[in-house]
Amino acid sequence: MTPSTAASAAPRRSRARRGDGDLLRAEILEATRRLLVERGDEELVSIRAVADAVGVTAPSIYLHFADKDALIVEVCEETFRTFDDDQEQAAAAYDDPLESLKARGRAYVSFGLANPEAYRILFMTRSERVIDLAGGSPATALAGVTALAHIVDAVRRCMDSGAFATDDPMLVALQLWTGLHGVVSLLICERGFPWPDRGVLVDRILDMQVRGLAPSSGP
Amino acid sequence: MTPSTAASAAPRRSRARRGDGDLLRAEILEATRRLLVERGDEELVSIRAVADAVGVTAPSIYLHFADKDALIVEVCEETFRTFDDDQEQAAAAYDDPLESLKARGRAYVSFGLANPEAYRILFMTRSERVIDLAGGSPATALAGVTALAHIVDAVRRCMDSGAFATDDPMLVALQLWTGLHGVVSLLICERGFPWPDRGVLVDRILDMQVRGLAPSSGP
DNA sequence: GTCGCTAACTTTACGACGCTAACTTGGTGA
DNA sequence: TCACCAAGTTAGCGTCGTAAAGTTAGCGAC
Repeated sequence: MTPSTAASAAPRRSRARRGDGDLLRAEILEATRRLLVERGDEELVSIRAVADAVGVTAPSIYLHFADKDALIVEVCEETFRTFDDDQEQAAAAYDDPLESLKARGRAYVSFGLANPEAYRILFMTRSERVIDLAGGSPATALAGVTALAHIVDAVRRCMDSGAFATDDPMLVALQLWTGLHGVVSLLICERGFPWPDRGVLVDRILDMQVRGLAPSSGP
Repeated sequence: MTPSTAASAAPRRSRARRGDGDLLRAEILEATRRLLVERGDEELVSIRAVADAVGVTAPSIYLHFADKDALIVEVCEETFRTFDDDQEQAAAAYDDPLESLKARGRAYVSFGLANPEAYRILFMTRSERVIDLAGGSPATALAGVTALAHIVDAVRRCMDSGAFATDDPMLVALQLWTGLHGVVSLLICERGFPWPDRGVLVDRILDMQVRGLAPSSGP
C-alpha cells in the first residue's frame, strides 16, 4: 500500500491540564475526521498522520482509543449522528405516506453520498470488525438501527393508508433498504461508470419500489 | 492490522526451466486464490504469505505481477470468469422473459454470496484502485460489463413481451442491478444482522422490481 | 567442452505501518 | 515541599509492500 503522504504537521501541542485529558481526545477525533474526508480512504489515515496533525506522538493516541479501528469507527459514529435525523426531517415534509417514504429514501441516498467514506466503513466492510447491527451492540449501529426502525414505521403507515399491500413491514423495509443501499454503494465505489443523473436514477428506483409494493390492481 | 497468521509453508520450490517462468505465475495465482478463500480477507493475504505458500521468496512475486493489487485483482478476474455464464445459463432455463430475468437475478446473488471476497474487492472498493467499469478498460470489468449488457438485453425482451412498460432499457437495467447489488453486498457485510431467509428476501425483491416495472394497469 | 548470456530467481534492506513497554514530566492535593 | 499520578514521550518490536543488487542454472554458439 502506498504510504500516506506526509502532511500539515501541527506544532508540538502543549500538555493538557490535570483533568483535561479529554481535550486531546476531542482533538484527535476532529483531526481524524478531517483527514478521513481529505484523503477519502481509511487506509491513508495512519495513526502517525493523526498524531502529527494534532501535534503529538503516535502512542498518545492509545491513551484515548483502544486501537485504530476504535478511533475510526467513533469518527464514523459521530458523522452518522445526524443520519436518522436527516431522514426524519425529510420525511416530515410530506403528509402523504408514500411521498414521505420517498423523501426518506432520497435523504438516505444523499447522506451516504455526502459521507462516502464513513458510509463505506460502516456499511461496506465486514461487520465482525466494525458494526454489529444485530445484538444490542455499541452505539455504532444505533443510527443505522433506528433509521431502519423508522423505515419500518414508514412502511407500516403506507400499508395503513392503503398505498402498500398489507404485509410484514420489516420484510418490506428490508427490500427498500437493500435497494437504497445498492445505489449508494455503487455510486460510491464505481465512480468511473457512466451513471445517469443521480436524482433521476434514485427517483426511478423509488418509484419502481413503491409501485411494486402497491396492492394488486385486480380484485 | 492483525498480522496474517503464518501458515502452511511449502518446501522450497525448484527453479523453473528456461522458458517456464509462467509456471510460477500460475502457481502464485492458485495459491493466492486459495489463501483469499481461506482467510476471507484481502488484507490477511500478504505477499509474503503467498510467496511462502508457493515455496519462493517474496520479491519473486514481482517478477510476475506489478504489485499486490494487480495480483489480487487478477485472481478476482479469474473467479469472475464464470460470472456472466452462470447468469446466462440460469436465464436460459426459462422461456418466459420475466421468469428468465428473475432466474438471472437469483444467479447474480448466488454468485456474489458464493465468492464474497472477490465480489467485495471488485464491486465494493473504490474503483480508481481496482476496476474501471467505464472505458474500454482491462479484462477486469469485462465479466461485470457483459453481465450488465445481458441484463439490458433481458430487460428489452421483457419490454418486447409486454411484461415491462416500454422505457430506456439501460436505465431500467441499472435499477435492477443496483437492487441486486444491494442485497448481495449487505448480506456479505452485515453478517451479524438478523436477516430473514435469503431466498425469500431475494425472491421478494425480484417480485417487487418486476411488478414495479410492469405497464400501468389503467388505460 | 567451456564460455557467456540471460531467465529465474534470492539476498538485503528501506521506509511506513499498528502497537507495546518503559520512561519522563509537570501540575496538584496533603 | 513533597509525593503522586495524569498526560504525555522515547525506544523499539514485528509486519507490511516493494526496490535494488546479487546469484544461479540452463542453453546456444563456437
